[in-house]
Amino acid sequence: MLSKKTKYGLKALTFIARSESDMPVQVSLIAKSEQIPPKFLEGILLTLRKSGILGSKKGKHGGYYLRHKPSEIKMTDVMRVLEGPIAMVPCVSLNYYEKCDDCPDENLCSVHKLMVQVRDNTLKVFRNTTLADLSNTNV
Amino acid sequence: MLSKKTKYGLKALTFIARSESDMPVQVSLIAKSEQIPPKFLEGILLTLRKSGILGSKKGKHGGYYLRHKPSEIKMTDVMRVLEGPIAMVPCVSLNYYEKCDDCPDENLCSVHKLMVQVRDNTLKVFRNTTLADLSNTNV
DNA sequence: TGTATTCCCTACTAAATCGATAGGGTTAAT
DNA sequence: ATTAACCCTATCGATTTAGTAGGGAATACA
Repeated sequence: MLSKKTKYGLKALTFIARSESDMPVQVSLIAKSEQIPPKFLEGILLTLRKSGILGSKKGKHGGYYLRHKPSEIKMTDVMRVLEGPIAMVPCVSLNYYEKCDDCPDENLCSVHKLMVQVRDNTLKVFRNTTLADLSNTNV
Repeated sequence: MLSKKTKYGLKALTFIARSESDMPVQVSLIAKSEQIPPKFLEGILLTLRKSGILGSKKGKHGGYYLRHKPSEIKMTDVMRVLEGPIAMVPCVSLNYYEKCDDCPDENLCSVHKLMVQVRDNTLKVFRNTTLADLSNTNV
């Protein structure tokens, strides 16, 4: 299941990408527009900022803004920040690899074989999709 | 993340498919061979039996057996029984569809668009894979 | 300089899920 | 009758998830 965190995060990023002006967008506005609990969203955007996807400005007229053009923000990066590993099992993860306790030989493991395929296909989607695709922005 | 339940279930099915004889295979044997907690595995095989994928025989020399040839057991079915919906969000699920509370229009939802693609690709893998592929059985 | 606004950060909590165990009931072979 | 096996329900501890609380720090602007 996709976590609410990821879902809200994607919606927020889309919202920011669609906002016309160059002004930073406030948490409160996004929360209201997208029906997201404000305090919860605050934490999510904080995570996205720490990962370098968003920038922020404090104080009056502050808010969050994209650090790159929507077309340069890949879903692989966003998903890894929000949802964690893309693979369904650690022994198949590119970025968070971990050996299984059971399983003497990965190459003989039926689960491994199947999950590699799922990972590759999911990765293909995330690699070919940017925030511009999500937000219908052409930039 | 793939649940242990699914992982164990897939390993158990593979084990049964690979077992040469036509005799039912006992939980205890699978548990020992695949390093799975026996009681936990018991519940999993029960689920697979209730769903019609496995059959069982009680009493001495009892155990579990496949109800169909490995090449006829599709991963779509197995995964739905063990892991639940294949889609990452209910609003994208074919078999367990549910509308989102937020989200006035699905067709405009950026998350929806992305998750449809992931679902389609995952589904493609599961539809094209059978237990025969997992177990290297040619039947 | 003061004040409102906005992000920043930590801690906490309720509920759900997961992984696993316990313990007995039922059926079938010998 | 005994034993081997599945059948079924309940329970439990740990972890994760979704969300809340509350105060701190920076900035705009009067």
